[in-house]
Amino acid sequence: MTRAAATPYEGDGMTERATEQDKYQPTVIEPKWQATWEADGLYKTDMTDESRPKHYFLTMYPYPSGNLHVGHWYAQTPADAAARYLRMRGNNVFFPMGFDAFGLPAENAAIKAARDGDTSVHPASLTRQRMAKMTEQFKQMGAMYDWSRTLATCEPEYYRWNQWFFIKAYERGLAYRKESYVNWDPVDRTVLANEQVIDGRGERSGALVERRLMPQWHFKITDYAEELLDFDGLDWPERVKTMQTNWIGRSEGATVTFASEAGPQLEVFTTRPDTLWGATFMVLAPEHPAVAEVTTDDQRADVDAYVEAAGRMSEIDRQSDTREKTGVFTGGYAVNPVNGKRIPIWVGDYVLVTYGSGAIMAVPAHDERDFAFARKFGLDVIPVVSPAGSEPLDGDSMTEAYTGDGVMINSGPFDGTPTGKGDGAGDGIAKVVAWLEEQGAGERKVTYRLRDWLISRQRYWGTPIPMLYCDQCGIVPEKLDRLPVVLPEDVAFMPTGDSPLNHHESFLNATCPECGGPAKRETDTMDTFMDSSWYWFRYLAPDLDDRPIDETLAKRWTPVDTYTGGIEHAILHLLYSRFFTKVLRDLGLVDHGEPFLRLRNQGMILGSDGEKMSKSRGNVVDPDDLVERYGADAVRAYLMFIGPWDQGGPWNPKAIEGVVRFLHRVWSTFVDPADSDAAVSDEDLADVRRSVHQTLENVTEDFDGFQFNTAVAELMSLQGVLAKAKSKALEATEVWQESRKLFLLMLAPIAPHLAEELWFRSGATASVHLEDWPDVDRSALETDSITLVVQVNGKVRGQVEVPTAASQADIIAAAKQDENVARYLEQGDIKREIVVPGKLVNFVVKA
RNA sequence: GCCGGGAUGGCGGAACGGUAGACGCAGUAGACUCAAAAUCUACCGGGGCAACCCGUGCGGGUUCGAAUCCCGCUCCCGGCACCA
Repeated sequence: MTRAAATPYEGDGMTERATEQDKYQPTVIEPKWQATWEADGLYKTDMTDESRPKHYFLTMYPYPSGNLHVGHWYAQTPADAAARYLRMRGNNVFFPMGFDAFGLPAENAAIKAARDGDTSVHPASLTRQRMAKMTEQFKQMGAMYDWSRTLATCEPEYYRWNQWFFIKAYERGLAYRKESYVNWDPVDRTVLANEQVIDGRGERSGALVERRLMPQWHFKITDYAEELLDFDGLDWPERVKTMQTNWIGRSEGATVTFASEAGPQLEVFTTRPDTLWGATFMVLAPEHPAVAEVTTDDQRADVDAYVEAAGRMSEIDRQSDTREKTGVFTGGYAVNPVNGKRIPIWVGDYVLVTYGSGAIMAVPAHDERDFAFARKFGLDVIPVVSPAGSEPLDGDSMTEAYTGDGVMINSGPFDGTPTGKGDGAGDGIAKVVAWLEEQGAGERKVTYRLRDWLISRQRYWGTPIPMLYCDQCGIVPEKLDRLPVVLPEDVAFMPTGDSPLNHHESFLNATCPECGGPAKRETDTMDTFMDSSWYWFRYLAPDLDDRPIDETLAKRWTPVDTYTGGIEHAILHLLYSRFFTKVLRDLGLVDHGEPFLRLRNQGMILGSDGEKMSKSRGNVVDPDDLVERYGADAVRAYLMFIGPWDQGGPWNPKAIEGVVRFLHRVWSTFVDPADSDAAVSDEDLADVRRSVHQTLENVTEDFDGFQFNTAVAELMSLQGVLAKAKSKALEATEVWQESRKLFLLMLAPIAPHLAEELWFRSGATASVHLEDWPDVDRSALETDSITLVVQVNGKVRGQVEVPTAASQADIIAAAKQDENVARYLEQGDIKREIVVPGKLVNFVVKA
């Protein structure tokens, strides 16, 4: 394949013609190469090619907001450079792109329009328009996306498989409907998963969430809590692993059953079974099911009022840690199973119904929260742990709980036993747990903070949950062969925001898959994180219409080798995806349980004022403008150059011009004829080669480590070296040919259009993007002589040039010759001589 | 409070325990120009005429040698947090 490489002529005078034609004009060459690459199918991955190792390189797909912003460019173009590098390294790289197309913003736009009396806006058409626009914008990045395999999650061809998985999970007991306290976002009018509530507010709307008791669909992610804590074999940032570990929140301890005098058995979870003998009261969460039963008649009014008040309180108020403890006595008593002691049962909202069993045994002497509660309400404080080597505690006079280890006291058979988990001095906990199990009073238990994934959303623009409610058969899943349950598009949006599905008769009224009688469809849709929990499998075969995943391609291409995206998904999307992959594994659909082997996060690009870009701040930078002004290559290179990719940083409108200047200099270095008549010596040639191969070595390392900023800096330096060395004589040499070739190969992942243009201009007949990454020629790095730093007592006092092969003795001798060094050596006796090969000499001198 | 990450010129940032500040921005001077822009060249942490001295958040330590390793702090960012 041969192509014309000349840029179109646009001037009209002879002088202008000569200069204009040879200028770097990104706006001319970039569309040209994009069209050529597309026509040639240059980035279409041959999924069956087994001659090279495969590499699945995935970037998080975007929500179709309507416009690409700089953040998209920052997420995508350095990732594209890394993918291109991996391709040049001999991998068969698959680099797809698609759209996370369901979600609230499009639906909210339709509702807002409906409020204004405009009923023509529909999330489906809006989303499709936006995807078309963004696809065109994506193509201007010059990224190597394989557009032959793409997807949009809002299409029935995609979401029918969400429904299919949902039913499979339901059949396995992994999807269930349960009435529970959920987070209701009053602005977005839907429930939210715990993961979507930040500081008591809806992640999207910012509204204070309310607690509501509602029947909702859940996925049983808690079944996988233990497995999700295992990151073995994953090359992921420590930060993300820590965040997920914190979120899952594993606690080891024991459950202990307390009998209440009113009847119900009250189970508590404790991480300190070694303090059981110090339990002086119990506290139930206000929502605990046994509250009414243990409450005595004379306390009932108080308890009811307290429970009702707690229910009205917002989550954020209730969880505030500055609040004083509140509670009320139920009048009921329980019996501590280890010592038969009668203890009062209280209700207090510092106990959460969602954690453990919603009830605690309170050991005020050794727990800060229980201590505060006991002091406020005048409850007993009985120390059962004595700090090693100090006076025993006194329950009446202590001013704070003692939470450290020590020796068990007042603890019946365990008096004298050192407390602890077994990793320190004592293992009282293990001993007590063993004893509890023996007595049948309790057992070892691991509790997690992680809650089941609440997947129902009371919204229209999402995957319909494929369940029906039949008067005869109860809750029934749709038959797999009747999928998809199509989301009707002929709907009217309510100004109230109420889901149109609630009012769509032909959707609502269906036949029961079991008995054929009338049944009502579930009108809740799925959380859009369902869509993104398996989409990378679907990219492999997006058109497959009889099953969700092509198992042959999945076996070869998954797990994803490299996944990149923002840190904001550290918990939500990444945890759900790990969970879902394990479910797919257990359903027998895939052969692995971890979706993403290597994870890298990019940071956030801020406005030039250092604040988050937003229209209201007026600090938004529009990538379309930048591309028009500087070219896509310049935007790419600048975003890579700005600093470490995982750090992000403010946009600097002046600094991008430095990168633009660099690209222009690259152009002129390889296009403009040399004007120097200087002769070229063998030494000059060796110097040029050394610079080129040294740069290659460094840039290779940079790409391996996702250090795009230093890769660009290296190329800037090399351009400077080449421009300085350039002469008519040098241009005639093979060294120059090689230098240009290697430079363009290294530039290709960063500035793919410019590299391609210069590649063809230098006589190539096939794309630079089909080339292999070059090897470093070690012999080019060798030198005859080397400059060493000479230190005296660790301070630099001179430099010395020695033959590369010089012996230590020769080096030391040469170093002593340096005039300045000699002055310092005279000030004392040389105690030590240290030679670091290739680096330095250090003399230790003492007077 | 617990966990993780960070602090280097005017700014963004470089630096396997071995010349701190690569590369870029900004700045200064010069060349080109009638002039400016663009471009090119040189300089560009602080102090000092200089030799040198000081300098990587703070205080110690290890080492021939520390931005880098260890101990103790300060501040900043992120996660978790009345989670029993």
